[in-house]
Amino acid sequence: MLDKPVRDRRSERRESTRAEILEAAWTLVRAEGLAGLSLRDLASQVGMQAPSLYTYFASKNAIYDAMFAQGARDYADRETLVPTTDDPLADLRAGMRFFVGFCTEDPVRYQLLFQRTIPGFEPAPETFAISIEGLERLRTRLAGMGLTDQRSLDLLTAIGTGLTDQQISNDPGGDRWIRLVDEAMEMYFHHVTPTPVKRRRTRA
Amino acid sequence: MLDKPVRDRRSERRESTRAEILEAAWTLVRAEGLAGLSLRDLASQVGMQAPSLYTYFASKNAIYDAMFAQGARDYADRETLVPTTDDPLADLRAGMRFFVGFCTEDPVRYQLLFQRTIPGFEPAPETFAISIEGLERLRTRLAGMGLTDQRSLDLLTAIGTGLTDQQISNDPGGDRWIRLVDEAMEMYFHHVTPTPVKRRRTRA
DNA sequence: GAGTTAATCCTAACTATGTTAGATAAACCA
DNA sequence: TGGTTTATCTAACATAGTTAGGATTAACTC
Repeated sequence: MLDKPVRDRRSERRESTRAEILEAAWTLVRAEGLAGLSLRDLASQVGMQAPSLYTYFASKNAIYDAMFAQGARDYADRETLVPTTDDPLADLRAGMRFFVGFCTEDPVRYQLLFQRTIPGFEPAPETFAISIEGLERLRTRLAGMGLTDQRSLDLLTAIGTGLTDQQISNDPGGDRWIRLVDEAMEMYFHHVTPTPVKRRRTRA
Repeated sequence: MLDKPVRDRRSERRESTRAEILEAAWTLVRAEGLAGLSLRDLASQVGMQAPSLYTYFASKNAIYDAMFAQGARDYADRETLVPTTDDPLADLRAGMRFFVGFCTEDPVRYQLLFQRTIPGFEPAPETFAISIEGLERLRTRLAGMGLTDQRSLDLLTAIGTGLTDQQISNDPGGDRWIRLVDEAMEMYFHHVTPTPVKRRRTRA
């Protein structure tokens, strides 16, 4: 009989069409807002009628889910490129610069990944797992500089999302809060690093 | 025509119905999510048909706008109740406890007031002015403790929204980030205070 | 190559949405 | 009372996401 074909033309075409749809979806969403995505618009953008999209995605939320996965994958991949040195403060700065930069360079993607604001949408467990990956790497990165307690990690994520949020909400396209990243990281570093003088430890 | 009636029964009834509609809207929105508000549901909740709501509000966004105004007014009013002492750090803590508390006690209201996430909705200028009031008071409050530069103010708002955001997104109903408020304020205070030896007194 | 099968795409239509038009009843004022 | 404004209704429109069912096309089997 025939051995397994090296290429599956159907799957290839299907995947390529899926990618094309997602590409168009990102474009539309950046123009009209995340919740403003219309399947009819999206379909016409790729030369289809709306119901034809259901050949490639089970629902509108499935499209959001695929976009979420792309964003999370992109984040995880680029996060690994942030270099680690033997200077913890420099690493903190670099890491936070990356995070805030990544988030603010595409506010709609940030809204999709980090703010859960679409009415009926929640990423599927296996999709969400991708985004866990990024957070897990942050934890190991911090552990590498001696920060292991949950409180310190939580405080850092709060600062990160806070800077990002303010930047996107109150100065979109600008850098009013991006400029504060280094200062914030120095503040944080001095806070979590025990100084030569005895540092008061906060108890729960 | 010229005699002014002491009471305007129509206006009174109208205002009362408006209030009743808004009350029902808050309830629905807390149950179904901010964007999940349906005019037909809302109308049936107050014993009307959907189009009858247009007697009281020009559009769905006008309802959001009225809710925004209620929230902003509530915030501004309660903000004035936060006491000011001659201990800047204590004031910082109290102020931030209030802010994070206010935001997390009603996430939907937070979403409406601080995250601009409803597709076509923006508060009317006169509505938005109410929320400016609150931020302006924060600025004077900080100026009272010697913080006048924009960077410090921006850093503080970032910390505030960051703590709030993480609390709502990742531990709704809990206090994982609320617990960090005091620590965060100490960190911030020590960062923005030039001389850790003696803090300046700003009382007359 | 012919026939079969599965994938793809279409039109028509269903439900739910915000909203408008127009009619009718109720409340108020002179 | 009569006249006017207000409140409410039903019917309907446009636009959503989605489903049903048929037609076309590509791939596979013999």
